[in-house]
Amino acid sequence: MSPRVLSDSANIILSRLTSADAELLAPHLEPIELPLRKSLEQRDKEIEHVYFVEHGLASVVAKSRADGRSIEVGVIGCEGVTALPLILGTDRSPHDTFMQVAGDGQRISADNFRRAMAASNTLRDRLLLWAHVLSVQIAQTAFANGRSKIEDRLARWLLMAHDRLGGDELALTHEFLAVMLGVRRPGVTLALKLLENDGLIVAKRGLVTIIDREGLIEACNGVYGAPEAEHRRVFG
Amino acid sequence: MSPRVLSDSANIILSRLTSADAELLAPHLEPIELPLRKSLEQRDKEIEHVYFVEHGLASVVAKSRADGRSIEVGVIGCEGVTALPLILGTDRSPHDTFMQVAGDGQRISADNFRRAMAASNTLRDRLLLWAHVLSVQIAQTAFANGRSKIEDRLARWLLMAHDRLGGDELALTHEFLAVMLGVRRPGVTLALKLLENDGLIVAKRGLVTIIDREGLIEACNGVYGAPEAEHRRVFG
DNA sequence: GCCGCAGTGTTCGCAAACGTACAGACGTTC
DNA sequence: GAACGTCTGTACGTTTGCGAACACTGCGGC
Repeated sequence: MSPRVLSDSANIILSRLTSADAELLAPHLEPIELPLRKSLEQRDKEIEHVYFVEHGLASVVAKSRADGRSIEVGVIGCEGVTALPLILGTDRSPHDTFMQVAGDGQRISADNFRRAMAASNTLRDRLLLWAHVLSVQIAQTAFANGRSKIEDRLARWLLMAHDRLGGDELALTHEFLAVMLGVRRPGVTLALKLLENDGLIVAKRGLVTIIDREGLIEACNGVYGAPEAEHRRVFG
Repeated sequence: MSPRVLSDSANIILSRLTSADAELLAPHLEPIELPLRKSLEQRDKEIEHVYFVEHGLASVVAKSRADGRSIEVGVIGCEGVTALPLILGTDRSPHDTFMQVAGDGQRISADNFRRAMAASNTLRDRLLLWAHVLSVQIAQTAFANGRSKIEDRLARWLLMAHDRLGGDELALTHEFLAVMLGVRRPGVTLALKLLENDGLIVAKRGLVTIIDREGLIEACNGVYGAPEAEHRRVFG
């Protein structure tokens, strides 16, 4: 992939690199399909590749060591990149990362990624700012999980997916949403119905359509927005 | 403060600096008392100082913009340092940080901190690893808030406080714990009683005494440990 | 020794979410 | 067009936690 093409990438980080940084990364980037459920990182295992998502959605998921309970702590789409631990100087984390909505992107090996970061301050600084934004998102997830009811958290999740995927139609099953939010599947069915009754979405089998984005933001009761504002602030 | 004295600091990051890094920071460090409720960072305001906590406990708290709801997303004690945003290259965040248990520490101005980070790769790398550990802790908080009941989360919080404060006696009121966990005050009273009935703690007016640390870890049902393991792994 | 207040224990009814189960609806496959 | 698997709607009873209120209890100050 030539550096010139990077500026056309759907991935915001890639598309806004300085030309020097683009030249640094481009020779090592490899286009890759990202099917549903593809594992991008496994907990406590060395991270092999860093993924710049162009289409689709990846989830960072925390899991209990005691039992099988798990919950999503962060989502990554075309606005970011996986492998937060690598950016911060270590090679693994206790979390899993996998594709939640199928798509594609560019990937680079961990070694080449590390070399590129070491070679360019502007690249590293840019990636650190992304780390900041993601950590704010994780903190907001902690807030939402502790203080909001299912309906609010569902609205927040739909908005975050909407931000990262082109179009108003999201191919999602109740079951998958339940896993992401860490709640019962019928709880999702009920919450979707409430949002639908308010005219904010239309839910069909395996498909949620966003009708009223502004209304959804209100439905979140203040639990949506902080990480998004932070992203705009630091990246402009 | 001379560099030599830093190696005796109760703050783990300060005490383990290379001698070169200690010389870099020491001239700018200023000892400071950290009374209860002292604000270390305010949301959306420029961070003025970076605090290396030596005794006591600081909380990072997220707050809803809509209403007044708030919840703790991370705790920082003698094992770390405040100002995650500065480490990651920005000057503010949407969170508040303040002292939750009174103590003391060393502080340095944001400007001097930035200069020191720019001047020393080893210092910056060390701080980035701390950022990784804190982000894992925040993710674990998201997990706990979403999947655990009050009793489990309370046990986790007590263990985290125990890790960071010398001694088994923690001066804490139910009210304060309720704010940290984002739950009702009587919910804390009840949960403390349950832990006390199991012989894990003794609760007196404004004082919680840890009796059976191992038992408390079990009482967490798997929600304690990941960030702590990560801290040991990256810092040894 | 009394007052006053912060801190704690306990209660009520109610809302939210749980685990489980089962029936219907859709859509693909044969 | 029948069969099957997936997805969705709905229904139990139960648990957890909420909001609000009120009484009690240490403990320091006067």
